[in-house]
Amino acid sequence: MKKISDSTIRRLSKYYRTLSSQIEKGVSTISSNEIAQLNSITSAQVRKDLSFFGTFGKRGLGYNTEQLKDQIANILGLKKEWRVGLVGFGNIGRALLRYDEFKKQGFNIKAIFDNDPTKLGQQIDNLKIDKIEDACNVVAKEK
Amino acid sequence: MKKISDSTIRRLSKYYRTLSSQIEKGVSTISSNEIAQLNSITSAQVRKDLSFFGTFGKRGLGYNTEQLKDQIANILGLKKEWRVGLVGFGNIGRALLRYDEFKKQGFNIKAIFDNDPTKLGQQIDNLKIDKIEDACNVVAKEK
DNA sequence: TAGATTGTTAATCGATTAACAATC
DNA sequence: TAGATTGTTAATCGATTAACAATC
Repeated sequence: MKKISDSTIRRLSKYYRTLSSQIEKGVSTISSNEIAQLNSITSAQVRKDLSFFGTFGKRGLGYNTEQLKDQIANILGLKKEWRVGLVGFGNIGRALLRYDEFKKQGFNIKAIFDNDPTKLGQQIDNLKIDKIEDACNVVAKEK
Repeated sequence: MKKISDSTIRRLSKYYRTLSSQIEKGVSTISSNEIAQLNSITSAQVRKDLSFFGTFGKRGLGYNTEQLKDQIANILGLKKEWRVGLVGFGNIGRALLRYDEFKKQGFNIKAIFDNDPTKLGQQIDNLKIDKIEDACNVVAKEK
């Protein structure tokens, strides 16, 4: 498989948001040129980016917004469940653990790490706080 | 002034971290090749990136770590004080407001915005929570 | 069919790298 | 001076864009 550049992936994620918002507005069909204008780039760029992954449009018509959004979600792995580790359990870490949007997007926090010895071993939601040094081992075990 | 690419800026910020950690280890001089290896890139890339902003090294010797770190800090605007607005005052927003590292890095939160009507007008640390719709106006007034 | 827009090739542009004279 | 490494030019590589045949 040919190497896909970072820039392409980043743009794909922008197209995804564009499609989401157009779908909310009730738009069911969109051209590469419309997507391009909404992202201040060229339509050739949009078509090129998509072409790395397949052919999703209809010549003369453009793209079905729902379908294209769905296909980009697949490309970006947005449908998968991800088991993730949280590193740092201070105020921000705690807030992130409670941030439901992650769960909704398929990111499930399955481990917590911190370097404060007084926090080690503490139990939160079935999770025990681990030493940061252990992070690599824990992740390796999951592979 | 010639346009500097995003990639260059992103790398500069990596060099900055590399220098910080080398300085901590007591390293006082570094070559473009050493910086490159620590960042998995070529030495030509490092020298090219720096060359957009001036000449910082000594031929035959390399770069003084302290000096180069300082000069990159200037390039990246790390010495400036920044007045910033916080958008969203839920759990994460609250944690970010209390995160001292921002203040230390020169980012001073001077306004808070949220879209929850029950939060509007609340007073936190001398700051009144504003409507998100007002964010652009508030920022514009600062310019 | 005529008009529109895709998917893709070829041309262009910009970023990375190799090479080397300058010089510490 | 000899060795090392910079700063910069020129060559290479890869990403963006223009152009257009295919086709809805």
